Amino acid sequence: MNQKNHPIRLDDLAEALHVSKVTISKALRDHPDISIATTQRVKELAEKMGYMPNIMARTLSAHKSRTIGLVIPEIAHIFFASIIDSIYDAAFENNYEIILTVSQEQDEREKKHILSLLSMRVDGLIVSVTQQTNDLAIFEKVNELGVPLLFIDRTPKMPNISSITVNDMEGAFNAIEYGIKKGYTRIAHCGGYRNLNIGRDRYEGFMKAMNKHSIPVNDNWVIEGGLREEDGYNAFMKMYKNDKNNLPEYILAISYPVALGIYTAALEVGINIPSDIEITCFGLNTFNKYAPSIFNFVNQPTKELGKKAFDFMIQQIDGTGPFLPKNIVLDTELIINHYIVQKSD
Amino acid sequence: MNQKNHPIRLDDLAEALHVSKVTISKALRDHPDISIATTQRVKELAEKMGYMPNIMARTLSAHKSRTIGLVIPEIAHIFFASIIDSIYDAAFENNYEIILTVSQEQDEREKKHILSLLSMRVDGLIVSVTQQTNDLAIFEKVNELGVPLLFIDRTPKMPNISSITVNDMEGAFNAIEYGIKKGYTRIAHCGGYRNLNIGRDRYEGFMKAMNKHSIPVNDNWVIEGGLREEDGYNAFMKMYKNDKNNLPEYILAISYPVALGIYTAALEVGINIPSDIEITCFGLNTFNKYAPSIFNFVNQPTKELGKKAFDFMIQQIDGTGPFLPKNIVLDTELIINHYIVQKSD
DNA sequence: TTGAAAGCGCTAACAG
DNA sequence: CTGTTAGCGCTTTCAA
Repeated sequence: MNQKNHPIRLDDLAEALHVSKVTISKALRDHPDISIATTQRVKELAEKMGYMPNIMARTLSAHKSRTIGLVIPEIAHIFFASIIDSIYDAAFENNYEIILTVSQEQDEREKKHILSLLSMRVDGLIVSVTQQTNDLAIFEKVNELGVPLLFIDRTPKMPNISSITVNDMEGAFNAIEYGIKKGYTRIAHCGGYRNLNIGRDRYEGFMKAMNKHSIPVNDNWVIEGGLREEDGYNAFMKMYKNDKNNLPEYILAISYPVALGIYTAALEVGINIPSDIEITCFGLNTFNKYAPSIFNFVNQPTKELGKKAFDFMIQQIDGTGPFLPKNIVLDTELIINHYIVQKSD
Repeated sequence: MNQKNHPIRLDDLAEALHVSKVTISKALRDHPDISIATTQRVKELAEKMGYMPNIMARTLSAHKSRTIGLVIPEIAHIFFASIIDSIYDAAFENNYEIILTVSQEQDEREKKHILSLLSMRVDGLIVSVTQQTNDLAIFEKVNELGVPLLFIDRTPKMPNISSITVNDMEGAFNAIEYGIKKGYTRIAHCGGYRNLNIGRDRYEGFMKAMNKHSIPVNDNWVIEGGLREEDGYNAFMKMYKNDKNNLPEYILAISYPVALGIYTAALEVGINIPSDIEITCFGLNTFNKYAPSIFNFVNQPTKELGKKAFDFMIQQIDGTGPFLPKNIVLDTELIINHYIVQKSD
């Protein structure tokens, strides 16, 4: 037996031990049916022969894959990368496998990926939708099939689906209010596209703070755009070209890359960050812990989000969680850069 | 039929069309056995009823999963994220699924992930090893099972396995030589840890260029460290504290984040980047296409690497590629920032 | 051109 | 405590 190029099967172990393959199967899974002695022997042999269960076969017959599908718009983005990291962490600890797919912000891909994941019979689906996702039919299909579904961060309007999001509105509000209290009145918002909840909510938080303190909003300083460095660059240049003698003194940027792009553009035209313009951006406070940065941060709890997402999904799968859809909202934290405070106070 | 909560099967389609499920199965795969008319009808119905093949069942009987396993040390790192992105891209176009696992730089996890992927019967395995991977037994096992294996970027010493890597040595050499030719003599290297090939190769490239042009190496300016922003910050501060009146005029940084950290530290002590110190970093030239940056880049061909990795893997799987192990080395490209050139020339 | 039978490797249900 | 039987949904012979 034990042919080369032919993975060991239950049958091989059964034959070697002169028992049936059912005994082997049960022993390997610590089924109470089997005596401790037998279980022991089976496990030892399995180890020795390098047995690897065939997940395909197991899934086919057990209707459980211990696999969770993940659909993310983009991976080369620290925010998502960090969330993914923590989901993987949690999955690893719980002996689950994650199948990650990347939609590249294209709803067509998103749909195809979801179909693939369903085809692979994942036990559950965690999705962060693309910027263009409008057609919710596919999610309804997931729902109908009884596959647990959870939206994270970006969530379309769907009543019966659970979600875990970040309180972007409050994050933006706090960031702006901080600036106002510091005495700034010329305030800009380089935000995301508003067809998505994160862009919308942050814009709303911005407006709310401005209105609350009766600070006039300069429409030229409210810019809709993407999340990349080049978007920040373009946003600043737009403001600069519009009126180079009237620039904001405080900017809320949608992401760290956008803040960097703003910085680069400012440098190019001879404006200094942070002494001429103070910037707060949404992002992760990793570096900031060790050293001052030139920006303030609206810290997003990505690790917590990932962990919560996984735990919630497991509860859904195991049926131990509540049946009612739940919408969890995580708080952000405003991290002020003391270097900036010293310089500009 | 078409019960709720019960995905459509071949049998369901067969019954509806009054043919056997074999016919359906073949038609769906464009098998020449089946007439065009029938194929047409089958596909239409499948589409209409929302048929999704059960990949588990298919794999079990066909011994092909159209799935490739990927093992990566870390995901929240633009270099890997970008490679992963392009592998996903290629996979998507070829109707392959990628199962990505993250080893978090731990060889224990790496091993467990590989076993999982083998259990899932992936058709091939693409691996970038952790910083601590020493035991190659698991890779030998993969080899024995006849599962195609490919190392990317980080590769252990294994004679019979193919690999695709980046020519880091040459990249560092070119970056340093560029600086030397520009007239710099006070040159620093904020590199990675040298137990890994990338840290070692880049250090080697640095030294080679310095020696070739007989530029003295200041040991205080050759710093080993990590890839993060904080590492750059610390590296600069170390040089600064060592002798604040004698600082390099040109720095080669191991990553974009490290360059940013250097920038922040310099700013803090009143030194201007890029006018006082010019920096070249390893990284990706994405933003640079749209706007000037404050750094030069040793551009790493991540997209190309990912694409090549996937294509090579497919060839292995299909048996159309060469049987001999191949070691592909991709060149880097030095991208000089014209903004810097203008300012400091 | 189509279909019946067998089997992929595993687990669940039920006997012994 | 152990084993027999049946079946998960699909594909691959091989016969019609």
